[in-house]
Amino acid sequence: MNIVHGIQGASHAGRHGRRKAATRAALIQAGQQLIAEGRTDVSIATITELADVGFGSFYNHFKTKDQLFEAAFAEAMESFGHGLGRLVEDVDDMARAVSIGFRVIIRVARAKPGFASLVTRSGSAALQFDGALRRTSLHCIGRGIDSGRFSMPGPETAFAAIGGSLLGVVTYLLGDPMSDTDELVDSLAAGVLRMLGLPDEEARSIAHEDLPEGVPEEYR
Amino acid sequence: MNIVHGIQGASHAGRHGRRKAATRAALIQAGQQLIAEGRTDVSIATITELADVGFGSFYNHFKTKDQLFEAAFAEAMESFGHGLGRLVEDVDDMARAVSIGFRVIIRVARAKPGFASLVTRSGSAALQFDGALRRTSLHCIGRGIDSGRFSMPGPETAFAAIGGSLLGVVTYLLGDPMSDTDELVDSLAAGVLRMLGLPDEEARSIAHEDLPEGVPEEYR
DNA sequence: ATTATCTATAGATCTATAGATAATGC
DNA sequence: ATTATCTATAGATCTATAGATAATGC
Repeated sequence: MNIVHGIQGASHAGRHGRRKAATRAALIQAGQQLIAEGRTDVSIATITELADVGFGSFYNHFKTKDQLFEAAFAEAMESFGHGLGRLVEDVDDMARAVSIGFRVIIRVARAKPGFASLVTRSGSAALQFDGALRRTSLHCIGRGIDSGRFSMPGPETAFAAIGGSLLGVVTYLLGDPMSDTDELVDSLAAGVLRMLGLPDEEARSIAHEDLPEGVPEEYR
Repeated sequence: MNIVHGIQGASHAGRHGRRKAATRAALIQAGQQLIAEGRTDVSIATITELADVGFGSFYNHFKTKDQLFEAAFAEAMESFGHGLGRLVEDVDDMARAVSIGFRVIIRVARAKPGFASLVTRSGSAALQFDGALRRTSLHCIGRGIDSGRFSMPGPETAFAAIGGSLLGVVTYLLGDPMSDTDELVDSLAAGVLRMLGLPDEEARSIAHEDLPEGVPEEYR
């Protein structure tokens, strides 16, 4: 299960470097799979078997299990966050940016249940993780508040509320994977825009617009 | 740290029964504390030491660590859920019921960070836990939808979105405990009511009403 | 006599490391 | 010569249980 994107820190010059990066990537991916399955209590031997590397190799890259799981979580979050950032970077209306982000994240979660489960299983860690996703979100929400389009107490709490509801909805859909959820998700996105302070009619209209070009076909 | 309420399954007749219940309660409470601290990877010996009972006693009550942690989580959720159910049971307007639930839960979370952390650390489990809290919430939201007061796709998704945002806000407040959050929380409750479909003005008004009699002084 | 806790421990499991093996770089 | 992986294992740690101890019930 290669979650979200390909190998991260690859392309060190030379075969040595590449081999090392490949081993590390295999460990990271095994870690991501185990987090997604809620099996972070397994032995290091189980991890290296899943990664299909020698037992001792683990210690070439990580000192402890916790260190591996932390890196595995962080890398999944970062590659996802950067992808999403690219997607909304030239959307000028912050209501549209939030709506697109919300709808795309849930579509990705449905298409990649392994990644979705990694995030929901990590509990509140996804909301606290200080990376691209959080920065982009705070920036968008902050701009919306400053422009007067959103009426919320502050970007941090708005992010907590919106991000939390996103996690809640993803959790729900993971547990009950129905065939067609696009209409449902758009309604929920409208709800989020209303929460941010948009009038019902405008919220519904924006939440049902077509998704922009940058979104990969499979999530449209 | 006795989370939320007192000993659960006590009051078995006879000293034997009471002693047994006390040992079980000590283990459960140790489990709750460890979940709250994110230390569920400790040894059984660590658990029994924290509970101040003999090592072997663990096996008189639970077969595995997982079984203890599951029971510890479930008991905390249930006693909390019942308390909240009593609080809103004779509120007739579902918008008010949701608003009260939201505001009280966050106040309790701030007053009892141990319990709050147990919930947020458990990730999505709190939203999926099939107990009193979930049943009461679904019932209230469902009535609100049926009466036309709420416009959401369905009670389950609305619960997922609201419950998730609640978790998100609790997580945020745990990480950044400011002195006075009542005004902030009321604003967020208004946001939730808007999400459910209430007009901004009415949402704000309801979210700022005094909390009802049943709420313990310390959460008013 | 029954029930529950407690201590002690055999056996299983896991971690961390040492040293061998294999591949690349110069 | 250097770098990384891999295998093997000593020592640490953990689990599950057996049997002793203590308290209650009849």
